[in-house]
Amino acid sequence: MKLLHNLNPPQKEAVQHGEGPLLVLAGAGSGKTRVIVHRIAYLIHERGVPPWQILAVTFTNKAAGEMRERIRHMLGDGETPLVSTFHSTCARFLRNDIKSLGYDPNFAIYDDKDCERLLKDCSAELNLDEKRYPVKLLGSSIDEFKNQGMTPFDVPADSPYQATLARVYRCYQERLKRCNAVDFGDLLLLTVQLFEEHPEVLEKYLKRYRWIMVDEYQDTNPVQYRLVQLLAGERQNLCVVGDDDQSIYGWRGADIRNILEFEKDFPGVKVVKLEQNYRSTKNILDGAWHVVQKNRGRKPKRLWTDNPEGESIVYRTLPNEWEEARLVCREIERFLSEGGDLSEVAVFYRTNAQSRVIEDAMVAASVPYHMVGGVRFYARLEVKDILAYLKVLDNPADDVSLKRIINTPPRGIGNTTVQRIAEFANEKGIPFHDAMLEGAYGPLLPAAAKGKVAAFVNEMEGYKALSEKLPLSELTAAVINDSGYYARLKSLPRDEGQDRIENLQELVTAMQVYETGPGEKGLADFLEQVALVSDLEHEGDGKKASATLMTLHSAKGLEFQLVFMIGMEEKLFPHARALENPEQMEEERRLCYVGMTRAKKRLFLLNVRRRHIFGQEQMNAPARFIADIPKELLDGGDLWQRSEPSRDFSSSSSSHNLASLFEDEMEPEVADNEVRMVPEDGEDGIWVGMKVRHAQFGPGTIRKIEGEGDNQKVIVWFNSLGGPKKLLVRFAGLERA
DNA sequence: AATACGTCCGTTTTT
DNA sequence: CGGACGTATT
Repeated sequence: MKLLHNLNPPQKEAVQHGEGPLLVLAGAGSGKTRVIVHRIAYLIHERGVPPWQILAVTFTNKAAGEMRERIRHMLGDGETPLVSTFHSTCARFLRNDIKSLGYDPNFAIYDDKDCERLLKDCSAELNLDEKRYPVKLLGSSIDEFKNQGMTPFDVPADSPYQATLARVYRCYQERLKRCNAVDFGDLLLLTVQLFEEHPEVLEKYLKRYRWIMVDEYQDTNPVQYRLVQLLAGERQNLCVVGDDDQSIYGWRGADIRNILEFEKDFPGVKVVKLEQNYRSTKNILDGAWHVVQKNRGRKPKRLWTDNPEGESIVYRTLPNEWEEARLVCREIERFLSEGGDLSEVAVFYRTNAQSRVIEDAMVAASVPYHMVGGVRFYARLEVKDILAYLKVLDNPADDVSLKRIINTPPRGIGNTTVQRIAEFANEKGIPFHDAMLEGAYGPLLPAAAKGKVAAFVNEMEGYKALSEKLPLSELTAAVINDSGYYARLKSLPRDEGQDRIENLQELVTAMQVYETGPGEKGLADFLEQVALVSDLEHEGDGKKASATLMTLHSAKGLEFQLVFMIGMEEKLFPHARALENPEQMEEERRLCYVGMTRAKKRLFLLNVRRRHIFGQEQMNAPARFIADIPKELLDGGDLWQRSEPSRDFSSSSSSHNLASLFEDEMEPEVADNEVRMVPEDGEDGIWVGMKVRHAQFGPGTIRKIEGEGDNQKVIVWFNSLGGPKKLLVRFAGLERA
């Protein structure tokens, strides 16, 4: 067994640690996952621990997936330990034992949107002013309570406002239960409640899972902390791995003290520090350290590496976000031409909204890419609609899903009817579904409405019967067709309907894939996967290389040779909402550190002078983090940079005496987009950089020329639009300006 | 009851 | 700017 081969001394120490608590402080790129994987293998092979006694908990599905993969690689195909996220782990426990808390084991898992709908009902029931208590705020407050481990009865009524929140929380919780549904927070909180109120249940799990590992421990919030404590039991065979510098989930209730004070909470803990970085060049590692080092609330430490110094970190300022995106594409192409691999390329941004421009540019430049997170597939309107049918079949008490589909597609069951049923349900404290049956068969509704509701009930019973005969994918196809949903999409204008039809086809395909895969194949399991695994696994993604687009938050734990961090501007990153709060600012700083330390070889930090946000132009100063990186590590750190310095022989923009990086007053150089352009060789008549005039859009500059003859297209940057436009030369009627 | 406009509002970050 | 939602219109 080569279990200890290729491990450095502290890594070995962590791997070989036996019983009792173990804290591994693992810096970025220090081989943290490696340690966990090796440790698991070590326990199994050297200590004779049966795999099923080991539970490894992560935060994201991605991390869990990767860890599972590496464990399987190491252990072969035999029995493997349970590796899963906090939420999946809890869902699994609850499916087994939630009866003790008065729910059915087939409970639904609600996403944010579902929860909001429920909250709206509560808000109405309590006659709350939607202005003073926006549903969104209610939702986040309740989420925060749950993260803190508080039930409705734990909320202190120390102000009328708090008292109201507590009332909403209680109402909401009651409704969830009536729907036989839980939200994300419940998965954790109910599990803790289950364990605390039913020790015999906890005992069962303690007996089974004797070795607990927790990855990214710095991101645990109070409920998760409590859960870990409970699962560790008296044995305390608990190994947690984390890095306080990478704590980036404070907004989700994560308490950095959980890791800083681990030694207090678990006396006798063995502490191992992994301080050698195997991932990045010296320059990158140093630059990142200089950024994070400014934080007060951190354990002082500095990683080191044997890796070469490497290239400078590149800093560039572009005129606008389209240019920023184009620079990214150009640099990717250069990287590829040097023999680089596209799957080693990533673009990170602070907010999801930034992805769009990058996507457009990548499509234009034919750079294959895939996005992590973003608009989740299962959150799409049409997908949610169809899933709602399935959810109701699985759990008829699911009010939110039922109300969603009762008139989707339109069946002539209007708001009045729905309201009447809902009222009846509330009076009796029964699920909407039961009230609906009353509507269909009892005296509740006028004859016309009654008939329509009865027809719907009938329709659903038909699906129910089908669900017992057909595999999931076929059942779903039947629902899509028989409900009239498909016909309705067909009747929509093409640009609206086509995408949605394709999404539904993709949904059915995902089910087919799921059915041929290993493990359980029921509807309930599929729905759970949908709820907890946000991403649709695109089968092709593994095969054909593509660049990765994602938020900085989802980047944690990953690594790439070439990394772009875009939008490095004050108010965006660091985000505007962190500007006044020192603690949040420290978190932004850590986020920057996380992003930078993902890069193995080459790192770009980009920002723009003018960015369009909410359709408005905004000018922000460069992110303060840039200034924290020593100039000798940075290429371009001492100047406002033009987009293509090497090609810019026109000096008009560089002749400005450039203000200090931190001056809030930004230099507005409206026309600088024009001077940068350089004529490329040859075409007669038009060339890149040529100034033109369009009848409608006014003056602009040709950015790119594509195609030949009648099909020749140009991309022109118009001043009036502040952005590019693609035109067919044949029709555009461009004049030379 | 269903559609067609109009308005308001928003963006952190994720399970 | 664009999506979500509410109101006006038929």
